[in-house]
Amino acid sequence: MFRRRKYDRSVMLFQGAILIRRKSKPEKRIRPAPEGGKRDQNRRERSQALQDAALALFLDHGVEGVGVEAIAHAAGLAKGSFYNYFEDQPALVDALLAPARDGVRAAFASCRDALQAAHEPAMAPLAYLALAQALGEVVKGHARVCRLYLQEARGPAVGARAPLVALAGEIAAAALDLSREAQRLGLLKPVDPRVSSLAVIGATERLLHAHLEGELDKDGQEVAADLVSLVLQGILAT
Amino acid sequence: MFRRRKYDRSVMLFQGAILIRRKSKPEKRIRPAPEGGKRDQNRRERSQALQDAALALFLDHGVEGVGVEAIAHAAGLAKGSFYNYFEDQPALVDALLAPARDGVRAAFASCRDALQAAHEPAMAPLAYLALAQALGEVVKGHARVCRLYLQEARGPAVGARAPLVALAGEIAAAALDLSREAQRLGLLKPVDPRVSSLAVIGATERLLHAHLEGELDKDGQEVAADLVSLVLQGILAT
Amino acid sequence: MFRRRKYDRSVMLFQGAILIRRKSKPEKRIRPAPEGGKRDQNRRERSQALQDAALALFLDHGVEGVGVEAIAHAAGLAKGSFYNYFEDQPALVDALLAPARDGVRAAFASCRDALQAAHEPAMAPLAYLALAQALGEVVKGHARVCRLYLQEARGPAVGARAPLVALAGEIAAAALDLSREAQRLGLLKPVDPRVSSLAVIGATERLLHAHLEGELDKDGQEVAADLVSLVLQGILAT
Amino acid sequence: MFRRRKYDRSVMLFQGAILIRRKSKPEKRIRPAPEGGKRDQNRRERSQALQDAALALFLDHGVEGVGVEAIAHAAGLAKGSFYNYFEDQPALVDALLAPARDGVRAAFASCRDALQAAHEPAMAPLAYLALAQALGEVVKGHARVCRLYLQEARGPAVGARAPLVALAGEIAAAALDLSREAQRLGLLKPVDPRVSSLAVIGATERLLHAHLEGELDKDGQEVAADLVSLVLQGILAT
DNA sequence: GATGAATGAGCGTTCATTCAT
DNA sequence: AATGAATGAACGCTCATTCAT
Repeated sequence: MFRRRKYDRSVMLFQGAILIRRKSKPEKRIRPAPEGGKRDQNRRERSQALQDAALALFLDHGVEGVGVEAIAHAAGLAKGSFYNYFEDQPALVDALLAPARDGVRAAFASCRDALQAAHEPAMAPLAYLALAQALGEVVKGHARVCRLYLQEARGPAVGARAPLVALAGEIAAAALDLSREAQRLGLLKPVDPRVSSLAVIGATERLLHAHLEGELDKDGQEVAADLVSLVLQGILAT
Repeated sequence: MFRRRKYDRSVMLFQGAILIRRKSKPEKRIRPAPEGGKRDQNRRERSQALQDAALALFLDHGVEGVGVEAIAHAAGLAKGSFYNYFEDQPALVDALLAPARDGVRAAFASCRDALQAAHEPAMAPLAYLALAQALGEVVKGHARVCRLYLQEARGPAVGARAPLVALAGEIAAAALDLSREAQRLGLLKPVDPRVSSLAVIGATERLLHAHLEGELDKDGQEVAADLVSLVLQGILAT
Repeated sequence: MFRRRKYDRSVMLFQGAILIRRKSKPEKRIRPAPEGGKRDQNRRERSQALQDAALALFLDHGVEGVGVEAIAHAAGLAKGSFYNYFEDQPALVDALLAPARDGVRAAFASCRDALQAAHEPAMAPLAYLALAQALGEVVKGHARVCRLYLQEARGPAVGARAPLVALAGEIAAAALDLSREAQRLGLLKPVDPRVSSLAVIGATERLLHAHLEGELDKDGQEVAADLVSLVLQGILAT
Repeated sequence: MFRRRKYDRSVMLFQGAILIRRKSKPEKRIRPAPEGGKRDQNRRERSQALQDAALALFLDHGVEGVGVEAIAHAAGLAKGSFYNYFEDQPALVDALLAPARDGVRAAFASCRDALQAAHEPAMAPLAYLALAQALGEVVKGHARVCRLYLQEARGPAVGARAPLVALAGEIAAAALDLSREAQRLGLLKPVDPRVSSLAVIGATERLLHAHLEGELDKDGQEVAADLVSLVLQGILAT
């Protein structure tokens, strides 16, 4: 049998002799029928079903706790069929994450642009408000993916968790950028921007987590308003 | 690794149906010689070695990414010996977490007590300061366990992660209590105490995470001071 | 689940960020109890049983046609136990081949030595006779392994077949060496030594194959004698 | 690849017991339009493309190491289309082998005829020369198929390898016939004809293998001449 | 006829846990 | 008490073959 696994380095040294190990690889193409017909329709549906099933299972059992077979069956497919849609599990997680990630990136990017275009400091806060707005939209539009992100984004970037951890890094970096900019504009008090940006991220994510888990029975708008107030003016009674 | 046998094997998800089984066992005796002599000494050392090794591996690969054999070998023991010291992996995690958890509980408890004993509102802030102090000590004394907690405490309470997630719940509840009390005392602005407590926890944990991961090259004291300032007065320049 | 396979390159580029993937690896030690006691006894027996079972199956179905489970079961073990004895399938094949390979190497080496030590050409044929003798002993002592070699040594050096193909290369090289030496001594007619060495190898292996497959009902000695006659004097009636 | 479904799934080896099952099928029609028109032309081209692609892959990875998908893609077809041209992988191998096999058969047959028609012994050697000539033509005309044969013809007649092994048997039998006849005619020295025929086959095939693998940088004619000299007069200097 | 998705058995390998030594 | 072999379920992944489009 031996359908080799560990050995697929194309060159292997054996007993002093060099043996070339050649591999064939059928070059699996994902999504090769981009028409609008029935095939394409089916493909989209199934792919979506897989993503939905995976998301639900991930939220319940953690990314590391769900196998390909469970996902495929939950989506009404056989195990092997999974690989017609995603190269492997990390690819699925990545696909799952992609739209939200794009939204987040766009939000930060446009905030950066708005800041650069702002001719007077008075305009800057608007940019930040717009950012909050845009991020709020992302959260509303991808609530379950956000829950997944909040669940898995910490910890070592291992296996299927890698894309989530990578996004966390991106967000921290982008927030730091904006914090620096805000400070340069004199909007913030002179604390280390790394500290302030991470504090804001932490507070936001923790509240978002509780909100999405349904632990807060409040409307998201109210929570957001409270959070903004806390962030801007602090917790103390005045 | 923790691909759960005794635990989740009994839970099988298939096509939406959940089957639960459970079976009992002849009660393995862990630690039957609790003298203070040489035997007990050895036992403690080995157990500690296992915990240390496990902690290091968990931090690098995530709790789900480390198997019993790896832990045992890293501690200089054979795989089978692991089970002479811990019933299974979650038990190890629990033992690992215990001291820090006790510290956290004690800190919150004494803060609660101090608040109740405070005869005048002016004393209250001191209780909170003492809490921060005590928690800081816990963090300093159990830095690596704290990192583990921060890495794994979110997400579903599955397998070895369960005790960590449970602690997160405890902390949230205790913080909410204190927030309510502080608000009752008129110390806080009238935001929902669930929101303010979670926001503070989130900010704190995120900064702690970055600090313990070495992403901030600052001294912990400075970070803490900045954080307190942010929490109390907010981020805005005054 | 995701117990990663393809991803175990310790460094992975993801979305422009570099993520370090760390692996734990329990460092499986093969054969760690080299006492003479019961454990060692058992280990030797089981290991031998695995090799015997594997050899029988390989001969019947080809190396590529036999899986780990079949081998383990034929040896009276569970599938997973296989990996307590051999790191993987190629390792088993290598272990299977090792004694015969050592014998072959020793035979060629001592022939080379004898040739170098021969002070007069008249001694040289004795060295070749001794080589034939020694190789004959190897064949007698490892008949089934020789059959395996003859079955699998051609074709691409893929997977578990690699050590067999490598040995074939060694043999061809050694035979060429000896052929060159014989020619230098004036023993052979002036044909290209690559041709004569391969011709002899080919004739020998083919006859050996038939002999070991039981297709010739003759005694091995007779076959060998006929072969020597053919090789030395050719096929023609004189 | 060829992890046999229709064939060997029916043979299951378990703990020494052999279970055989077999089932019939609705008779898939391969090649139902045998006109000479455009359709047939296309069909031939595609079929040839599949054979060419398969041959190249087989030579690189071994027959067992190549799957249907790889072949089809290399031929510019989709996986499923393979089965419009060949019932399965062994059928392809058989088709691949057919022309060379026919050539070999014809060569042996005509040699047999020539021998029978020879009225005096002096004519016999010519028949053998003609055989060598004819076989040489086959090799030249089907070099890659010959390489495949040499790679795979030993070993158990399993799966896709079966036709190759069968041809090897045919050749051995035919050569034995001729050897017997030659001996009857007093052309050969009185060695066992089974031995002499196999020795000649073995020497020839081994040299052919080396030649076709490019390991000998000599012209084929020279190699052949050397081989003939060796076979007829032996290796010794005279 | 061409395509590629669906299926599910099969494979190599890992691992928690038990148990003989 | 320590060891490491035994077990067998799981997992990620592949592939021959069938079948809807």
